[in-house]
Amino acid sequence: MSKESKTWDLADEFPDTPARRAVVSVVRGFGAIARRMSPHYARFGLTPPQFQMLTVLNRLSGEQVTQRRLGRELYVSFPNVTVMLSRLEQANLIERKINVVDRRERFVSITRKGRSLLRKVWKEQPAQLECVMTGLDDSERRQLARLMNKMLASHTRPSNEEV
Amino acid sequence: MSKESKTWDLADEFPDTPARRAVVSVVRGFGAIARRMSPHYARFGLTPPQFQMLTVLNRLSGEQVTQRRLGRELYVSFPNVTVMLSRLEQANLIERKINVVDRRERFVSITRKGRSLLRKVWKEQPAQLECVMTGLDDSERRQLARLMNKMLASHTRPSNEEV
DNA sequence: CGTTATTAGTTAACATATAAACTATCTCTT
DNA sequence: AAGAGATAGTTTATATGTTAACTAATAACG
Repeated sequence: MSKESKTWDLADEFPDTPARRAVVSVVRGFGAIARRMSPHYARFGLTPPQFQMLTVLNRLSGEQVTQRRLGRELYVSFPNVTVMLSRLEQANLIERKINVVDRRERFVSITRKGRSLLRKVWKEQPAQLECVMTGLDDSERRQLARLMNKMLASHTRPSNEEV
Repeated sequence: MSKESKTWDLADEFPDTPARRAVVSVVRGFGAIARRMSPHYARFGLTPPQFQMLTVLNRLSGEQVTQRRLGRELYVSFPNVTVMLSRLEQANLIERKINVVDRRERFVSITRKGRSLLRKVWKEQPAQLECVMTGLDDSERRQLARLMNKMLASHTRPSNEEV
């Protein structure tokens, strides 16, 4: 009966719409990506969220980045930012300095050690991504990205870097 | 310069391949889906993983389901299954019964209360999925699912129901 | 049979995630 | 300038997730 997806079925009691098929496939796809990438980061002593944090801090270096800003960039709660940064600070991968103009704020920056670690990860990264996306050719990968971004565009994303 | 994706940029120091675009878009798409669906489940007192657990238990009802089986189905570690089931058991949504033939095993099943809760969630589910996938028409949704499933097919998935 | 292996599940230690309540600081209004 | 309110960050409580170390029960075989 089913033309595609013999590997698993959706034997439930609510309707099998294209929307459902799409959501389920994205959730499974993300799971597969996470399972492949997580050991890659672990080889450098990083968790995936820690890698994300360092990546964002590297991209924003030069700016005065508050912890709230980081939470918005990463779609992560502010308490979680606090805890994650504490660990990264302990590992000397990031620094926090109090803003003397507004002593509530703390500016976060990546250290030289953090940047150096990031470069090591990046050297392996393209091979990892290639491995994850085996199964799709470049044209299909572009098509996939196009569709996902079109979906994302419909979700007005309130928290973003430009104010 | 960039033809697509004005919303965000990948200003880093490793190459911007189609594979990277695809992976980033899937990760972001999953994030968007999670942010939309999580409050939906919360309205019924469930977390997303708890909903997944109940869904699988419902699908497998009639079979004698061990906790290891659940871990494999959900791609979740066995200790995590223990903890999650303890909470669901406390809420009377699932039951655990020791297998008298092999007293190491415990068969897990969804309770009537669990099934009834699941039905309530399902009633709202199609509207939620529709909302998440606004932005794509049905043809695009099918295309997206097709591409994701093709990607998934290349990841030989060792842990599955048929032994 | 009895020692050894393996298997199912749990516990412990830790990282990530949230919401809610708290502290410290600044801003705004009068 | 004083008090009300807002803002940045932390702490607390709880849920999810991992790996490693443990318990209890079964299986293997000598």
